[in-house]
Amino acid sequence: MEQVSIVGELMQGKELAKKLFDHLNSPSPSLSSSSHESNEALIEKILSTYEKVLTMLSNTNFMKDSSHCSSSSLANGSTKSEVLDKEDVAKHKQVSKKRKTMSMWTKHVRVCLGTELDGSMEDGYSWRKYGQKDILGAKFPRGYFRCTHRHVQGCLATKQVQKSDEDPNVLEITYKGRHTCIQVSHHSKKPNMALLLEEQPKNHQPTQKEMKTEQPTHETILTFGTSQELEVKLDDFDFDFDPDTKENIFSSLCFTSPSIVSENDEDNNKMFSYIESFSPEFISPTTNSESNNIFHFNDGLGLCVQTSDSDFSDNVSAPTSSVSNSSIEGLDFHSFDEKVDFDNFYSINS
DNA sequence: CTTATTTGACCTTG
DNA sequence: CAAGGTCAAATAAG
Repeated sequence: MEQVSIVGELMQGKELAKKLFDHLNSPSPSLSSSSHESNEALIEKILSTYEKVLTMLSNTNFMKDSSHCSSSSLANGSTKSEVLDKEDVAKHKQVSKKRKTMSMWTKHVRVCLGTELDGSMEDGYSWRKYGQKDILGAKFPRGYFRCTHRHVQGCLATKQVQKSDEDPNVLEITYKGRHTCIQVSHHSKKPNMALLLEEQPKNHQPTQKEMKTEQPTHETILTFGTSQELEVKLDDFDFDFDPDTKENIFSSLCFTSPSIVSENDEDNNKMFSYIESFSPEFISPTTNSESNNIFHFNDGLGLCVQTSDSDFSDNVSAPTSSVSNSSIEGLDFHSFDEKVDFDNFYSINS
């Protein structure tokens, strides 16, 4: 089912490797820092490609095992991602009668924290906590976060973070809404999301903030991988296609961290305007035969978009087909990916 | 000082 | 009405 995209990824990776090879072999005596930069970018892209392919391959293996979250895995801190069983998604959708009060998409992420509870969970965005609520039947309170730039940039993205009942090391994160903001690149300024939640169950004194051992920017991205496992389930992707709401949904799909700051602001701006112009096309109604989009994060580098049939539009009913040959996955996203460095995109500072 | 978090009150939804 | 979600004043942190 994913063979097409896997092959595409591999071919893309091959091309990138070839480019890198050419770069390395080209006898450019004036090896400026810029060319060095692009080599790094190439390497990152190649790694990202590997991640995507591995993710896709593991998807096909793990599709049936959505609760797979053992702490025994990956003590070295690398990240592993998996997608929830699509049947779960379908089930959920059957039960929940779609409330379409507003156009939004939500996405569930389950994060298994590593033993090292520095908890430097990062998703590339800066959040501000605006509430916390005890949830009926849940041991742990739910934290409500909104984008820090809500007022400055009108970004309406929010997320809810709650510790799992079964495993306190698991954070269940629900993202709602799309980021329309431009994130700045200084992670060290960001609040530690994991510490914003009460460490203890109800009736216990919250442990006061432990020492934050935030890493400098680059490490912070990688510590996204300290979570031993990460599950992502895009739960609802129902947006209408009226001009008001279809803006820039793609920005929500960018979960990579702003790791690389290009010295060239002009490039960044060009990049950004390119994305801006591209985004509406990206979500054009021509792709509306898919609804459930499943994303993978891997070390903040890889992002895999996977689509499946569902009730994306009301005239699509049976979520049975496992074939996903959307233009998003197969063509648009990849060509997009090839042209745009997400990390640079994120590093744009307004 | 500015900015973020906490937390009870208030609002919304089913 | 209850549960979940948000607001906003008080407070804490930097």
